[in-house]
Amino acid sequence: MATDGRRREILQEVEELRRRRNESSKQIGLWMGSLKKLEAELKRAEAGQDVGQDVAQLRAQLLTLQANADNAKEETRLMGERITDLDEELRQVDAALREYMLWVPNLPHESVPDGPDDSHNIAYPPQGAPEPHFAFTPKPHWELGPELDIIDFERGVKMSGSRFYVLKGWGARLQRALIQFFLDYHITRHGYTEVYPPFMMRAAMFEGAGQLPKFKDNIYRDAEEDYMWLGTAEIALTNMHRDEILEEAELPKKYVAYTPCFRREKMSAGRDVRGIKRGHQFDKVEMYRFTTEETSYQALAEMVQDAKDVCQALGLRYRLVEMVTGDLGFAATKKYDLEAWAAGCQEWLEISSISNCEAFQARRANIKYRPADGGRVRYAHTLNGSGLALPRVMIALIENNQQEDGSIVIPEGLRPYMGGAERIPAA
RNA sequence: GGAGGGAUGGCCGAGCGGACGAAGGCAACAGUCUUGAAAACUGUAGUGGGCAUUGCUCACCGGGGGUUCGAAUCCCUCUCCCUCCGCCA
Repeated sequence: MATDGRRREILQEVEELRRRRNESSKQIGLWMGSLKKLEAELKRAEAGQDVGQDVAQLRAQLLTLQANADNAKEETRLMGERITDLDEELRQVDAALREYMLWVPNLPHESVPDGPDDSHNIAYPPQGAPEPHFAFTPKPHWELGPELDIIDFERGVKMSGSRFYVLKGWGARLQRALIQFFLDYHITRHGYTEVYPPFMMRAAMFEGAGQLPKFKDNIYRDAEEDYMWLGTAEIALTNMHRDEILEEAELPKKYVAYTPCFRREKMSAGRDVRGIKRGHQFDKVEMYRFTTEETSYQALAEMVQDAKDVCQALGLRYRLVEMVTGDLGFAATKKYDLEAWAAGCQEWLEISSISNCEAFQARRANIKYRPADGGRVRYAHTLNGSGLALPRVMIALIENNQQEDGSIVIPEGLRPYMGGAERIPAA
């Protein structure tokens, strides 16, 4: 790349100039020191004290020294000017280079199957609960919700417009129960540390996580201040260790956070407008890991399992989907989705997305670790995965567990979080 | 929102225009002493970049600009922290 070559040229020249300036500044410093001494001696000599030399000699020395220093100053000043010019050019080149780099997506891992788009993703056989069968026609959640008075679409739209809804009564409680359930599961069984981050943060954090500049249109931001609303907790968790050097011994770091997520969904305009599948605001429990270079793919496999575990515990019917090169997104080197079957809308819904970003985010957010063997500091690898995304899990539960009498059976594991209730009662 | 004070190496803390990448202390690592440990003593120790395969060099004292031959030190600006006042869940 030409820009990079130019950058190196400037760098070398500017450093050489700096070296010379440093040298000559030191010399000037020495001269200035002697000059002061001489002046003092001259003063004393003029006052008639004996300093070993007469006034004329001292004057001559002083003048020579002064001339030397002045010459050197002038010379060095010119160097300084050249340095200032080069610095300016360097700034521009750096900015251009950085701007360019920020738009370069991550490269796929060699194991990622080739394919142009999501239609080529590899879906593995369904796991978990068997496909539910009904003696009646199961309803989609956008019918069940209002009927049971647990989802209120109209009032959501009244207050905030399309793609907003209100959860009420058992609906709101179900979501809250799921959040608790997921967090508890991951911290007690999978060893994650729970994190409650800010929900809005500076633009630089979004750059670090790879959301900016590319996905600017999908982010809500404050009109007056440099705040943006999280589209996912991943952004917060990535930047937890921004500008830090971790010790290898403290890796892997495993975090789990519940946050609401805010997305403009501009690029998906008109898609999935029905129900609660794709809103401008949704809740998610997110898993995140910082690992060494060597262990990130092992960690990816573990995180997939972590997400499967909660699906299993909720009695979902789910399947693993492996993303092809064309559907990896911007930051991931390898990515799996987990999809849950929803019997009402007859759809596989994405409830989790689990990615290894390797050093992509670490480079942007400057996250490093010191190897245990004392070697050079290296970039950490980062991984993120939903564990899980709430609305779609709600859809699957509501639709799959609906009964002929209109009630909805609550999965056993969730009941302690629902006040012991076994069902959401029919209206 | 108003008025002040501050940000220095892993931590504490000095330096406030010239040999400062930065005193001193603590912590860390290695060694001496010891049966072992502690104490004491000695030594090593930051990050990033550029050339060059023992080395040389540049940058970094919250971020960014500037003044100067020369900036941790002076000026501007931004961010953050603290104290007092006001407001507030």
